[in-house]
Amino acid sequence: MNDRPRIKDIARRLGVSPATVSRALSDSGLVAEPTSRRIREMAQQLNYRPNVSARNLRTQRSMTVLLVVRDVGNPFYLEILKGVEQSARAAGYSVLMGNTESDPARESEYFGMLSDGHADGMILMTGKLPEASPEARQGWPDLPVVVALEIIEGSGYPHVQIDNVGAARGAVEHLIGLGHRRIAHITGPVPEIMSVRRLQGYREAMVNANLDIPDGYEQPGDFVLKSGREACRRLFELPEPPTAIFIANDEMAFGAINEMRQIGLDVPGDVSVIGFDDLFLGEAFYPPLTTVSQPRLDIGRRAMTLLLGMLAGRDAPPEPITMPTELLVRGTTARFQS
Amino acid sequence: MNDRPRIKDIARRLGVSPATVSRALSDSGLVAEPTSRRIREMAQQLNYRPNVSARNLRTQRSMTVLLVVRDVGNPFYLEILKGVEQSARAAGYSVLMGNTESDPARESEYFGMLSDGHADGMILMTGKLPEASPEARQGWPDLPVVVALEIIEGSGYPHVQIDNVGAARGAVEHLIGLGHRRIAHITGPVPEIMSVRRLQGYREAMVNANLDIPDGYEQPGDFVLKSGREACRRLFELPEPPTAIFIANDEMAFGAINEMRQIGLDVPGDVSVIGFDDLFLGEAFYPPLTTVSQPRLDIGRRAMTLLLGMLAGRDAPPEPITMPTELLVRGTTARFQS
DNA sequence: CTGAAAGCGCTAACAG
DNA sequence: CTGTTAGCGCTTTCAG
Repeated sequence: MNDRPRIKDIARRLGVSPATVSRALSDSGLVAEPTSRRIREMAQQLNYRPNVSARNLRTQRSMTVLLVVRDVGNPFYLEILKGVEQSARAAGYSVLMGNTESDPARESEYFGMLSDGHADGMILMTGKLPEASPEARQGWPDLPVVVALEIIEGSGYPHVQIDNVGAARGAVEHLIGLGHRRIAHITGPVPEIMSVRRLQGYREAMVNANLDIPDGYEQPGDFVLKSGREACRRLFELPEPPTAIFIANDEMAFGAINEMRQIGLDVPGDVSVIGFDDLFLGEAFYPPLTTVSQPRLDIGRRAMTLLLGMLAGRDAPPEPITMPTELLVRGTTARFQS
Repeated sequence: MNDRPRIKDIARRLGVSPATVSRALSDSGLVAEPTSRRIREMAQQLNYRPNVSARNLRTQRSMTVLLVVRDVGNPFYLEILKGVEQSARAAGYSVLMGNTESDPARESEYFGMLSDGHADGMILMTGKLPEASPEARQGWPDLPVVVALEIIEGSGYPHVQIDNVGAARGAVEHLIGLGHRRIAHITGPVPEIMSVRRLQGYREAMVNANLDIPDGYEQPGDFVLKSGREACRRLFELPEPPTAIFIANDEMAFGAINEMRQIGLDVPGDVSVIGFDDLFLGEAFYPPLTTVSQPRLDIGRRAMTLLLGMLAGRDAPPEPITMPTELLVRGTTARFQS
């Protein structure tokens, strides 16, 4: 099974020491060019690859980072994963996938994997620190961890995030600018911080414009399609239903739009809708969804770059890094007509 | 930085040998219960975690598998990734992400990562074996590799796949059953095998029903939205445009439907459409897309189970494992009316 | 049931 | 520039 060449095989054949081979192969510049060339040729010929476990044990690093999300199945993470993978690979790192399904045990398990050498650093996209025994928690604060997308308050970890409040406010202001007055909001799973902030942005915009938020205009959702549908139904059972809805994510927005179609309401003719996230294929929907887009690829890249910096000994920015968002005005918003 | 407890720290404190600690912690059943308990308690208290590099080096395995896809950013892989992750984690394995972007160098790099100890096995979702030097290729045939979704002919690796020909044929037969006669096909990137097979299924169904395939009814696409749009446009510039289209994947189908909307054609009123893949949110589109669904979660699980079996020394099934597909009839297909 | 000892394959002092 | 030596932390013979 395992008769792959070892460093000493190369050394023996060439009559040099293993150390020299190691040095030649790592471009340390400490080996005479002719020797070095012979070594590299022989390595190539034998198809030699240094054993990573041995190297990792010796160097005390794994050249691997852990990317931990709530749900690997969520398409939202795709572009981020892509960005992380790009930056990681460019720096010679591999990416290990972590999936918590919001299970605290699994969440803290990934912290363990940082200590046991599975990975050198971690990008966390879960909303809070897991529960764990005090012993386990002990070393956490010093681990090379970057929080992306989400916000873990008081964690002390560097963050790469967006301005959820501002982006939400901007979306609602756009609706107001179109002449809408009765504007509702379908929230994410409060009290998760992301949902809270988007809700806050909605409220700020409404207050700033001196607009009322009638009872029932803030409908709870949980980021999945069905909840958008249901929240929407409740909205149109109100005595005075809204003429525009700002919805905390695209997936719920699609559910809501479907529901309105069933009720017989036209989007954007009767009701304007703005979502959040700019999901893949959102543009291909009918009508194409007006939404707030986040630079997910860049968020992934940035988080990884930050992590790489920390791994290289640089210290992380004390302030969160905030990436710009953009309101993409497409086909689900229209000027209000009475 | 690295003052984590080692096995010998536990041993020293308890006055036992490192070997005993190792045995106790691995549940070998060779340690007296009281000793074993004391050891486990101490390990817990010190928050001990065995160093994986050392263990991997010693045991010659990494308890990691490599999942290699063409494009991490493609939502199509999500459910598969999820299935793989579930099975892997249940067996104590971690999943390392590989992304080739169809770059041959990167493709063969992942084979290298199998030999150098990065991973014990690999699930490959790329359509062919990469080019590589003969030396590199040397050991490939014996590696624990499972091909999922795609087909790599002559590779000798076990496959987990679907019956693309049959599924495509079934889709087209459904259109025929609805009374359509002028049925076109938008292909994937021929000559990739998956595209070829779906095309073949289309042709079989047409031939079986004695239907003509006029010039221009087989439009080339490449699985991305834009190509679906363009292929669709070409289709409706034909002297006798189709009344139904079978499209090799959902993404192109969305593009095509958009295009038809622009041309002023109603789906399914004027033209029926069937896609392939059952993409996330396909049901939320308007009209909801009729499509062929594959059990992606199960494909992922199955591929991983197979791989785990091989890693455990069982030999792989010589025949490809074929997972069932299902035609999901939703809103983009209707009976033909002249 | 437990301990002593060896060694997985590599890199990094240290000495020349 | 190169070789010798030691050791990363663990598991697994081999003895007892």
